[in-house]
This record gives sequence, C-alpha cells and structure tokens, in this order.
Amino acid sequence: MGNPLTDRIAEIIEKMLEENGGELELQRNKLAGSVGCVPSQINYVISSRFNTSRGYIVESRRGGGGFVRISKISFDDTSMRLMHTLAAVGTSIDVMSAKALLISLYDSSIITKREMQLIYSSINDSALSFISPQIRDTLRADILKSTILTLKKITQ
Amino acid sequence: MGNPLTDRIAEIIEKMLEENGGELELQRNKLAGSVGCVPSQINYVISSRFNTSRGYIVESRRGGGGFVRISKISFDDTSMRLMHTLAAVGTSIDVMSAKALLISLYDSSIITKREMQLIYSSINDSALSFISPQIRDTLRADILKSTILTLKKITQ
DNA sequence: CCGAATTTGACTTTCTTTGACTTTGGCTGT
DNA sequence: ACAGCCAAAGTCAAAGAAAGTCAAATTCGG
Repeated sequence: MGNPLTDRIAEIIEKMLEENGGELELQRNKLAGSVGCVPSQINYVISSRFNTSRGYIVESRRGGGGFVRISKISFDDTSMRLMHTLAAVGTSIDVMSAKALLISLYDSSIITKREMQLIYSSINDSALSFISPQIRDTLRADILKSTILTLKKITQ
Repeated sequence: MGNPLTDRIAEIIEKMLEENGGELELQRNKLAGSVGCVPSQINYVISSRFNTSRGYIVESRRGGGGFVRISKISFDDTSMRLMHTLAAVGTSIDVMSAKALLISLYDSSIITKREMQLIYSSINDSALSFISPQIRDTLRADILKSTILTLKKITQ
C-alpha cells in the first residue's frame, strides 16, 4: 500500500476526466509540480494506466503551449461488439486473423467496405514490411486496437 | 491551454482564407502588429502551417506595398491529388504533417471524416508507441502510403 | 529473495518565440 | 536614367518552453 504516487496521480486524472466528460488536456510539468513529482512520472502513469488497452486515447504536443490530451472511450451501445473485437486482437495478431476480424465487422455493418479496405491497408504485411517479422504481429495488434478504439469513439 | 501565438495566428489566417474563397493577401508587419508579435513570427506560422505539403501555395513581394499571398491548392482530379499526397508523405513523416495531409484530403471530400479519423488512429504516436522513435516516422510514412495507394485503387 | 512495478533524473527532441541582420522593390530628387 | 532612401519581406540562429525517452535505483508483493 503506501498509496503509491502513481495511484494518486491516476486518481487525480480520473477525477478530472469525469469532471470534463471524458476528455481533458493537461500540462505535464504543471501536474507534476502540483503533485510534487518529476515530470516523467506523469508519462509513467499515463502509459501504465491510460493506455489503449484500458480504453484511453492519448495525444500530445511539445514546445510552448504544449499539452497532453487524454480521452476516455465510453462503454455503451454497439461498442460491446467492438470491445469484444478489441479483446480478440490481444497483444499480437497475424494478418489472416486481423483480416477475419475486419470482415466480420464489415458483415455486421459496423464498418463500410471502404473502411475495411483502408484499415486493412494499414496493417497488412506490405505496410509493415519495414518492421521485423518478430514484432510485426505486436505492432499490428497495436494499430488495430487503436483503430477499433477510435471506431468506438466516433460511432454514434 | 496556453494556446500558443502560432495557433491563434494560424486561425486568423484560416478564417481570412475562408472568407476570401481560399486566397488572400496580407501584410506581414501589419498582421504582426495587430496580433502583437514580432514579424518573423508570421513567417514561422506560414512555413509551419501553410506549406506545400499542407496544400498551400505562398508567394510574396518585398519593398513598399509588399504582401504575402497565400492560396489553397485545389485539385480537381482526385487521383492527381492522391499522387501529390503520396509524394508529400515521402519516406518519413511526423504526426503533425500527417494529420495535416489527412485534414486536407477531408477538406477536399476525398475521404470522409470517419475515414480521416480511422486513418489517423493507425498512424498516431500512441498506435506506434511500441516502435522506437527513430524509425517511427519512417513506419508512419509506410503505413500512410499504403493507405493512400489503397484509396487510389478503390476511389473510382 | 526474486521479479515486477514504481520512482527518479539526466538527456533528447520537438515546437515556439524573439531579434539581429539581409535582401528586395518602389519611389524620389537630381 | 539612376543613386539613394525607405518600406517591406526573408533568413537564421539562439533562447525558451514544453513533452518524450531510457535506464538506473528503489520498493513492493509473493
């Protein structure tokens, strides 16, 4: 216990997210200052608690006026199906299985044919040919999960 | 948050562009004065936000009565446009530029908003966080090019 | 005690802001 | 015509402002 820093920071962020309807923009150094930790701790919290597989989308910008934007993807309607798909992707997925998942989403009219083709073009082996085969499936899973989460976010 | 100067100036220019049907002539020092910044800041905004890869053409003249003319490129031919975009991606591309290209394709009605968001989700830093930063931009370019080629194939 | 999670900080990268200096073009007086 | 002045815009590099990365050190749960 000791209530690790990470948990306290995660709580703060969750609270802010709730107050802001699931989306917030924070300044890494400000938050670190107010909590009294080093800035990179915020990165740790975000990558360990607000990552894609937990249903968050994170964007950021450096330099003057920089920020970190975190948005939570809601868990409601059609998204049950998408959550299921997300889980099916797991931490690693091969081209064939990925294609099958996409076809199945298309069959259920969750994505259009065009969208299916576009998504497929971003995860097939030729798009990722530059990446070594050992980690290609992991990367493919990451990309696919990011896309599915976005789908969840924008479908409604 | 901090809403950097650059963004405010870019917004002003965008608004003027819209009001003028995609073409405008401004005076660098006047604009700088009215915004309250140093003149060269305007150059920074223009080169970082209104460059060729974002689909703008910039011309200017020095001396008395000088001006900066910014015009938005309009491609009537979709396939031409996609080839241009493909070239703009090159062998490596950062998130900001990639996003700008996608927005520009959306503005030209070549992709839908949903498609823009989906493609973006497959190339943003969080999707590729597993990949080392040194090669991330190269991978991003590969994925984006693969997607654009598919777009070219399926857009009749 | 071991391995996983956390904490820390030095270093890197990206983006923005500023200002000193340069270049260009038009105008004016001769 | 043209020399010189002035009014623009351009260039570039340094300084500043954030966020990101990485790995060593520490702590925690089993």
